[in-house]
Amino acid sequence: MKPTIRDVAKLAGVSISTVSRVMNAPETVVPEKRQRVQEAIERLRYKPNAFARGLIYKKSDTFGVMIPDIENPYYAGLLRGIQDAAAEMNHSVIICNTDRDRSRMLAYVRNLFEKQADGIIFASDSLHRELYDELKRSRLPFVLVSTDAPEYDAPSVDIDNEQAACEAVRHLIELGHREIGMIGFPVGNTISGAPRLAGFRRALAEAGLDHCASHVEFAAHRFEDACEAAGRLFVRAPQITAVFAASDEFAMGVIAYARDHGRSVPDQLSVVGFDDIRMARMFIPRLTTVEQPVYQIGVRAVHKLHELMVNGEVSVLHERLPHRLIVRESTAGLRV
Amino acid sequence: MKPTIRDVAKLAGVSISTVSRVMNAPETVVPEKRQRVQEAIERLRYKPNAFARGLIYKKSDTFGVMIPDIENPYYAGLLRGIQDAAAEMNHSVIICNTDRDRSRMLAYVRNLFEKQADGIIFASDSLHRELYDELKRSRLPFVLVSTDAPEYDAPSVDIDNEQAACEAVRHLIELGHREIGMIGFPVGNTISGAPRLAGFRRALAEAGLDHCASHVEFAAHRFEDACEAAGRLFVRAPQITAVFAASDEFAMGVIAYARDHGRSVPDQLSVVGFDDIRMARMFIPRLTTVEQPVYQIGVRAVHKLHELMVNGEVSVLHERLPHRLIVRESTAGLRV
DNA sequence: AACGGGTTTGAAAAGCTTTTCAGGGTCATT
DNA sequence: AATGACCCTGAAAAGCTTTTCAAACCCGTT
Repeated sequence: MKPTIRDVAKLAGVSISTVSRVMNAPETVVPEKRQRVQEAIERLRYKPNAFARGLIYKKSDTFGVMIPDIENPYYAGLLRGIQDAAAEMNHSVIICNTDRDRSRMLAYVRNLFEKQADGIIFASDSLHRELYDELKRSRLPFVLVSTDAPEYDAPSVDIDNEQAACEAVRHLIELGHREIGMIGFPVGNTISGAPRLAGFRRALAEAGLDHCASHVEFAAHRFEDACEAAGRLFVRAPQITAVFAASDEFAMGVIAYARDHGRSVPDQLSVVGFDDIRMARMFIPRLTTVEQPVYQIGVRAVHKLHELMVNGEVSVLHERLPHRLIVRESTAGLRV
Repeated sequence: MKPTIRDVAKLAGVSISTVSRVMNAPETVVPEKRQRVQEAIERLRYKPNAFARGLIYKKSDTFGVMIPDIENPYYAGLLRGIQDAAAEMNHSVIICNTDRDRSRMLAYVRNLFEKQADGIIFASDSLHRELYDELKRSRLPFVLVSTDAPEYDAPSVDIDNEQAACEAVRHLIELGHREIGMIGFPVGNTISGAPRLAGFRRALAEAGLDHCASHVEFAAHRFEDACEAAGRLFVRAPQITAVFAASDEFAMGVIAYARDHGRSVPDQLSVVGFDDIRMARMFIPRLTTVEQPVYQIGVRAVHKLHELMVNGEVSVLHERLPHRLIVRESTAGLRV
């Protein structure tokens, strides 16, 4: 059996109160006893029971992270930032892979609530009404990541997706491209769907290329979906010379499809991705893409959550971290 | 404040014992009261406090997963299997990213112990003495994944790394290659280092190619390391026409290096990887590699841990799941 | 020597649930 | 009508820690 504070007390020949004090306010007990107690703790390898503590302090030093898909490198990077920041402050993180399944999300929230998690970080899924209500009812502090949902006034950390998308497309335009397509996330379903599409349109409008605004196909989330979407896009608008992909994985899908159909990148087709996942550097050709400070986003999310837990409120509600266009090898000037 | 069982009891006009019974053995309370209690529970959205329960049942329905690097797609896949299996049985998983840092691992184990985790899944890191002792002392059930450490008699789930490596190299030999190199994990540091190297050597010996046994370079873990290692390998043995890489990420590193130095894959160099991470299908060229049933490994690990928690022992100590060579585009017959 | 102040200590309560135990009630049987 | 058997219910204990409160002690002062 695990030793309890009683065992320590007995071994040291003091009361349990004294043992407790040695751990929480050592200066209030005389050095001699303090020493004895500390030795007993060491000898028994005593560690206070988190359940009993939780009962008193009403917190578990644990929070949950809900993400759609751990295998997606973007979330993996996020998770890493989150985990590091959490470990830094001695908190544990419980991971909840939602697969974008609503009932699963709901179940996770209830479970986290029951397990007395101190808070929730909610990443990238669309926050539907029912879930939002459950979250509110549970009174669990939560912050949104890569999920700006202005209709709910929940704290969030993100980049400026519209602006970033706009810059990516501008890059293509500056290279001389005039027939540009996009592979986007489905707008209703995924949060970054709408703003990235808006950024695409804005860049087009600025350059007077509105005729391209309909050169858009949507893909669920994975590489394979993007390949198919690329196929549809090339049927719909065979003349395009450049594609803005809403994620690096999509960009790879487009490039793979293009290669399989005899169009080489970047010579005959320029492709710009989004996220700068680690793979973007490893892919051939190396991907031109928009870098998100994904690790930092994770760290900030934890700090924000912590702020929320401690103060009950947060100084800046919606936080936006800087992004950056990184030009590598998958885009090139238009050859006429 | 969160409602407690007391609030429910008061609202329903019964004692707390009755409320508890309604939740844990409903048939022992008369239907009329049962109904009233259930209504009260609904109304207050009462959920029993996990701390109090934990104090009684002495378990948290939570376990920890220690992995070296979430961003490594191999571990992400593993984690997904683990998480799904855990959710299936209503358990939570706490994630611990070790970065292969010994003191961090030790700290995680202590933390998990203190938080009353029910068990630990330990993946891929080398299990050094100190950690093993801590684990044993903590009495926490644990299972090893991709970490066969025969010197400790701990339950494990893995594939047959040596055999798999051997088959990968045989594939190269069957394609006609006679000058074969390898990029491996450092042997002491990483667990899959030694067996994969042994498999490489065995295949060479079988084919009478022992002169290749020294065509080996080691890389830490990442793509960039593999690029450098590839550079060293080509200096050491410029004549090689094929490379066995101990991971898909290494394979990509080799291919990237080769391409940057004017050797195209697979025409002038065949490369076989290991793991079949999702990216292996997306890379150009698509990677020939050894598939590990990574999701299944995660699932089995959870089941094994559960078995261990419930029975205190496990029916088969070391479990080996099947692997499979997948031939794609990064290997080709030798042109003379 | 007695008193007062401060320090140190232990007993007990609180936090929330489950479970044991005993008491109260109901019904049937004699 | 009394007894017994059985069902249902509530009080209380247990699980482990922290914290409050009061008692005990020490020292110095008058």
